[in-house]
Amino acid sequence: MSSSSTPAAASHPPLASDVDLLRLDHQVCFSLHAASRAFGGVYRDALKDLGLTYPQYLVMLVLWEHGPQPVKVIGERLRLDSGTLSPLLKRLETAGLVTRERSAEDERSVVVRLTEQGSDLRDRALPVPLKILSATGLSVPEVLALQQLLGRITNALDQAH
Amino acid sequence: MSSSSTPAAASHPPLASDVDLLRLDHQVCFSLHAASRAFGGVYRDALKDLGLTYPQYLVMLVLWEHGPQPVKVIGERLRLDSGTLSPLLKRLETAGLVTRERSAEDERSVVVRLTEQGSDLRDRALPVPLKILSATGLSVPEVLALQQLLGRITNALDQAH
DNA sequence: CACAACTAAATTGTGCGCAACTCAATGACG
DNA sequence: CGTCATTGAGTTGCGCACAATTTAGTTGTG
Repeated sequence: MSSSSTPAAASHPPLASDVDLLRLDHQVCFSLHAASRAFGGVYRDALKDLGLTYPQYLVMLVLWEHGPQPVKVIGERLRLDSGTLSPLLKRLETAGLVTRERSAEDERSVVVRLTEQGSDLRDRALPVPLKILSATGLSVPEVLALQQLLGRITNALDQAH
Repeated sequence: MSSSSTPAAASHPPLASDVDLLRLDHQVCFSLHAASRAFGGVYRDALKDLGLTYPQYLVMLVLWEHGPQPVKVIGERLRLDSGTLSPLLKRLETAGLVTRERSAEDERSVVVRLTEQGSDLRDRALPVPLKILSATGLSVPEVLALQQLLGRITNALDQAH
């Protein structure tokens, strides 16, 4: 708890006051919020050619990697519910990238499947990650460390929620 | 750039393929996206009592910290444009937390000011940051490091954008 | 078999984020 | 002084996120 390296908030005795925390908090929540939106902006640029939004890209990644799967599974992988996925998938269907059909075994379930066009789009998506990586200015090890830290936080937050 | 400390992704020869990157990318963008939403969930809980959403809370933080200021300045601090702020501020005004009035010197500018009620809300917001911090399961130094890293990334991404 | 509990999608409503645009006020320049 | 570019807010439109609800299909139990 030495205060010599952090000039800000250094004018206080041992115990951090609520006021300090309110300022710290400002920076933590804000920096994550801002980073998330900054990523959104760069992805938006990179995905414009493909005609995909960022969340749509996430869904396509899941489909490219794991093949046909029900909406529920996609939702579990991306932690998104049907309220978000249903309209999103409808847009992907309208764009001709996926099909949606009721499962035969369980009529409640809707299986999402890539169309030929959807599969082909993968080739054009290949250069995207490198663009993003270079835009972050991070090294690969740094990215991995960040990933790990974020994963830890997400799990902790999900449990608290 | 030795990779001995990071066992993951160590099974590859020098050059990572596009396919690898596509999977890596999946995890990077997704983990940030997920972390951001996980934070949103916890803040939602913590702010429910105050009747604030997470972005509204950010605006209130700025007002508590810096006092009355034009919409433009709030937007600069939070990197939000009028398209987001105008309706948000209107909701805060309807809730009786802020007032909005045209500046006398520059009639284009609208100054946002806390009401008595808005100022008072600060006391009830004080315990929020500690709740969030403990929900993350991170130590204060870890939070500071994360903050710094995210700041670096955001700057880099904003430049690329 | 009938009925209750549960599950998967979809729908509805609210709010955020952002691009594109409008409008009024300001400032710069000839 | 008049004109034109710029600036600050606001509006519109679209898509995402999420809570709450609805609908239809499934499963469990008496």
